[in-house]
Amino acid sequence: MSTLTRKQREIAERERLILAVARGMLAERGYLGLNMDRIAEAVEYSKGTVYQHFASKEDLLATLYTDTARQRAAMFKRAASFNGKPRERVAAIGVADQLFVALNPDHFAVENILDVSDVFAKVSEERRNVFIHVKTAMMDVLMGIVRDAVDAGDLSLPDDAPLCQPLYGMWTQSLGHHKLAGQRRMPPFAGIDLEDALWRNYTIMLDGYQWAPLSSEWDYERTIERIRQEVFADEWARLHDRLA
Amino acid sequence: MSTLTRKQREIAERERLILAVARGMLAERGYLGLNMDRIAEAVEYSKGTVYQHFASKEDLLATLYTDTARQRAAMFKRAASFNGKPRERVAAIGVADQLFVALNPDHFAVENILDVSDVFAKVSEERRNVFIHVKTAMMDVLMGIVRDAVDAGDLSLPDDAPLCQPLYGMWTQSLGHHKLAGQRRMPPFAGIDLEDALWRNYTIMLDGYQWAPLSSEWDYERTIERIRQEVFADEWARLHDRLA
DNA sequence: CGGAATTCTTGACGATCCGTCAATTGTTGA
DNA sequence: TCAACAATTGACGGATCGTCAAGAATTCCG
Repeated sequence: MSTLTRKQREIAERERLILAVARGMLAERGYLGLNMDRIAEAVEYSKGTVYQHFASKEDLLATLYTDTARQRAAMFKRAASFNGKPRERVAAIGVADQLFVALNPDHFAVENILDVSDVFAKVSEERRNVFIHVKTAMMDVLMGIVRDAVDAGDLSLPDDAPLCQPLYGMWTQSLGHHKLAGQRRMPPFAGIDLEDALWRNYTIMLDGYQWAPLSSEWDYERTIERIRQEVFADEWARLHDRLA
Repeated sequence: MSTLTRKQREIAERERLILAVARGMLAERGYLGLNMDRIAEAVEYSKGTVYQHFASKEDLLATLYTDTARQRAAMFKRAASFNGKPRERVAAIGVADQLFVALNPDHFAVENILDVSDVFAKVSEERRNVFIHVKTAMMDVLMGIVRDAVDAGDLSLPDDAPLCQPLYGMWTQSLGHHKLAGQRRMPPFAGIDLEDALWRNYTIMLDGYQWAPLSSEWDYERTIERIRQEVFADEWARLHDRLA
């Protein structure tokens, strides 16, 4: 039993190794530079053994993605539970997103690859469900904040707008931002601080929604400082370590 | 000479055929279902002949992309020259974008593929320049509108915000929207009208910028109607034909 | 402890696809 | 008509994915 457990640990360890090597290879040489033979060689196991862990290249990529996606979802959840007004909690989500990307710079590149290589068609049912579960869990967290804001009277949506409309505005901006910021070559918007621009646009949009308290009536810089200290002290430190 | 011209026309015609077939194949079977052998078979020429037209698969994909990108840039240019206030011209850009996507539903899917397969590394210098030229031309058009708005006193940017900041907000939203709307499977935001949500968020954001005239002081629905009739009558009709 | 049963590991192999190029077919011009 | 040139072909080499029979290692049990 003890030996079996040792074996199982070895296998788990090897899986981590494969994933780490694959991640590095992907970051360094891109999607086309990533191949199973090279991975097998790098981890010093045969290809067959690698295929013992992952049913296909897409399966491996999907694992790479879900690993960080889970981390992102967890950070979002923690952000949403920040002790403050709903709009402050939205800011916390923004901080979470920013930190997450800084710590996992190639997450969205992997996401792109998954889109392109139509992973859903090749990945096991089970992993597909993890995908959907993580995504919907994140959405629910965000929707919860909007609902709280409406309930608290901080936000009243115009006309017949659905609850998720302001969310859609932030989500799309985030997506677009990550796409632009993650590109190696980037002719448009060269020379401006994209992170800063994103933040300012969030603020202006939420002010446009009249989501109280407005940026003119509240010190959100202070809020962000608090979030970094109270919620993401660990990540904030890790980020600084990495930069140093 | 006449014969030579005929030959040249044949070649040009064949190139169009190849591109059309490739586009259809891409739409139908995705990136992984697109391969040069199959294209050659479908157009009933040998692979060697296909390679006479395109140096590589990436070269073909890049051509597919630049063809529609050029069209998009042209539509943006026409939109920007709409006879109206700067903010109306922004709306015209929105209409242009909406029409363009409706007419070229897989444009952004191709863009994604280009990102992933690192086309810049494999495509000729000349095509690379076309890329950059089209992108920067579009940016210049948009920046021109913002500048006009500032000059006309319709818009004053807060603090030390750069001229392109509102642009960044709209650009990223557009990118994110196209990404979400273009996905086959889409758990989040299912059931809401994404097009409508995008438009409303644009409006709220520009209102947030205090870009005059505000949506409360101007009938932008009327403006959009005018744009469709005056600038994009042709595309509007084509779209309706296709739907019918 | 010893050998059968089970599990793990390997790398050669078939299949697919990209891009090339020598050979073939077609066209032009004298 | 035929030599020179151009266009076309598809077999081929190389790269990569994923498989699987054979061999190695480990566990189980009398």
